[in-house]
Amino acid sequence: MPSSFAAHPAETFPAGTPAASQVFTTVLSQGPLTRLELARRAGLSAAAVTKAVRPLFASGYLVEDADTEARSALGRPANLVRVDGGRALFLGLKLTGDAIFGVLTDLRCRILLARRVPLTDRAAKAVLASTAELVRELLTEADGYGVRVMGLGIAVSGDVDRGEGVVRYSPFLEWRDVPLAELARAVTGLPVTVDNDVRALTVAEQWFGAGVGLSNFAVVTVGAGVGCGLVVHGRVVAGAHGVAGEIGHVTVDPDGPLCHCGNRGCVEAIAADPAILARIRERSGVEVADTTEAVDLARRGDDHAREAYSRAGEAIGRGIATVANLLGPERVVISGEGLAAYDLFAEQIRSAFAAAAFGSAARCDLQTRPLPFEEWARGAAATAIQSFITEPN
Amino acid sequence: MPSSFAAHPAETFPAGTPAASQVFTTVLSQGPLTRLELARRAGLSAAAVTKAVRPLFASGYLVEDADTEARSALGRPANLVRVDGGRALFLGLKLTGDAIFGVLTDLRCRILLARRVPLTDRAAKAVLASTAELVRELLTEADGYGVRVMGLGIAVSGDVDRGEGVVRYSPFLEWRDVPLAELARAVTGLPVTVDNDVRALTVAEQWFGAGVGLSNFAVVTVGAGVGCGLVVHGRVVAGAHGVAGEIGHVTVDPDGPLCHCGNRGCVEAIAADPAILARIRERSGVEVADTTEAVDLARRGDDHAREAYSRAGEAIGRGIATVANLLGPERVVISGEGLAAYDLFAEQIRSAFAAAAFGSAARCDLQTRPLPFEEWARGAAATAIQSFITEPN
DNA sequence: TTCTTTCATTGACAGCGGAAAATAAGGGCC
DNA sequence: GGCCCTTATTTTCCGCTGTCAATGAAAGAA
Repeated sequence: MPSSFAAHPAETFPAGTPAASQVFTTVLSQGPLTRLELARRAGLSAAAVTKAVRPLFASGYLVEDADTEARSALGRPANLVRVDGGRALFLGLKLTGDAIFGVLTDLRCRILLARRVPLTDRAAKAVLASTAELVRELLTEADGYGVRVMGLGIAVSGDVDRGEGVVRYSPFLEWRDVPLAELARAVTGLPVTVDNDVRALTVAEQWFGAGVGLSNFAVVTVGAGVGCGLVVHGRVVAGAHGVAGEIGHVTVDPDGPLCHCGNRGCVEAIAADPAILARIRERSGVEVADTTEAVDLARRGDDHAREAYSRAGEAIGRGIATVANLLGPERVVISGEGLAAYDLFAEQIRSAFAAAAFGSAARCDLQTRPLPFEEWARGAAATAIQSFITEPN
Repeated sequence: MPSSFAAHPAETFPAGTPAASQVFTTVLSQGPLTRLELARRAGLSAAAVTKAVRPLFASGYLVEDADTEARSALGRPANLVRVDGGRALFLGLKLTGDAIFGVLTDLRCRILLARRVPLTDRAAKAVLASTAELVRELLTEADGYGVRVMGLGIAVSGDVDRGEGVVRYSPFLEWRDVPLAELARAVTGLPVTVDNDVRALTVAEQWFGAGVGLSNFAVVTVGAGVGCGLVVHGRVVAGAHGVAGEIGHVTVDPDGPLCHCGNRGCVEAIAADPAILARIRERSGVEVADTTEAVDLARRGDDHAREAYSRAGEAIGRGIATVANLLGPERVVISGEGLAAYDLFAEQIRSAFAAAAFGSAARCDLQTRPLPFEEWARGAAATAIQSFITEPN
């Protein structure tokens, strides 16, 4: 048995029947609900709900509120059932080439604490050591809550096999076939879930964000790259070969700039942060150091900068239209660090989307959500929560 | 009660439990299987399979073969379970603006008979009258088999709500909100399933074709238009607003020819039959009457015709790559009447796909299947078979 | 024949979820 | 305050499904 510094041994979730687990998930994401409403949403009888929630109350995962208000005038007042977020804690980590971001969340995936440690060596061994240290630190902080940390989620960009817990290929870390879940479990003693970063973010939206209650939606992230997580038939799409949601490599302009994938005019080659900087440089000759500067320039009215953002918005809008035309999602959530500059391309995203969406695909609801960087780590925590609830260990 | 000329009253399928229905579906699409193998594939115990198949044997939907060969050397020989295709008949219709295609199939969706009636009036009432006549004719023929016709499937291009049995909008027929399932049931007396034509074809591939056993694949049709049916997580994608799989309106070249959707350079504006004819005309000045002539021209080496097909192949390949990048299907089946000219653009499809597919999305298996026009009607029959089995009436 | 192996069925049983009846908890009304 | 009405929740009972373990079946091998 490898050394472990987890404060406590794992305690399993009383998952019970699949129906019970679905009941819990419904309460978790759809907020406090009466038992009757819960029965309706989970497609069960009231009696089944009563039975399903009993062990969950007994173990403290669910608690009951007096229904303060908004109750029907007549009849017995309903009691609201809700998840006790404080009943369990989780850790989420996002690995990048430069740093590890970590958060401590409660069971409702609310961030209690965020940390960042820089990364100098990208070799798996070094990253694992930093991971272990960050986890140790977060666990120490977690001790103050007097509640156990029940799982650790790790999000990595690239081709990740969540089922096996293996990072097949990560371009930024330059990893191939690293069995990260097993390695991290060994050094932390926690149950570990490993997933692709965009899919992890999508899980967070599905359970705790703008995707709650939807069985068909997409999350588009804009920042250093352009990514997309898809939920179809209520499940996150993973792709047969580990690749899915590559909206960044949808072609927008065959004569456009060269993309690192070898093609021209990919969304990412136009709308990702480096592409925008390159565009400004190319057109104005001005060397722009970073995104903040580019945004400043554009906000101050610089034509070249504005054009670069406008062009990016158009590319994103077209990419989203492509997703909408193919999958007909109910909603697309646009997010990512790039959204800090949302005012500079919002209009272009919407108009390009409206122009390129076919028929009633245009009825898709476009939403935007700012994405502070720790949200990526929160996505990882969401996968850990999901595993905790749905995978009885 | 409206008049009905269905030969016999409906007899329901002994669907039993969901598991039983899944067992039947497995046998239906995965051919003859031993009970043990069946248990494995359906994720059940052998005992459960024994119980599930009993009523199906009793009602004649399943029959047993002596396991002729390929049996393990040792132990009791297994018996093969298979669906008795002759146990039930189905009708499938495909409505176009010009004609109705109809087929009579058996329970295994094998075409027994195909018919076509021309259509002069596209009004719902007139189409319904022609439909009734064609169905009557097919039912008469079906009488010769001494087996009941258990359902009718109708495939229509456009926005179709299968659940409600309503054609929301059909551009070729110029229909809006026609409750076709109810209307057709009234005049034929048969249970009716109505679905979008490409989705119907996709169901046929999923249950009886190249998609058997796959939970993530796509069907791309090339012909008068370019369409796409998607199966994700084992289910056909319908889209939140009835639109999905619009690969035809994925942009390939923003400076390309104008598409009827209002955008430029859609796949359909480059690769559909009329687009190819237009391209040849535009470049060579030669007026090409129809697709046959265009194919002849290209096969005889005419440069303009060859270029038009080559360009079409490239557009299709790019469109497929977009689907592969977004969904990571295991396989894409390329089909449609346009495939008669497959030799003229096969190479371009493959190379454009390979160039534009990102990472391991390129591992997707591209298959081609010729598509005689009656296959569209067969797709409709497949939806009727699906409804018969999964929707206990 | 008898044993071994593999396939298939049977019967006892446990668990889940549904229906209906019972119980709980208000408010309104007299 | 007691009774009635309404709505929420629980209890009780019951059927159904699928599993487990044991048994039966049908070869070939010894």
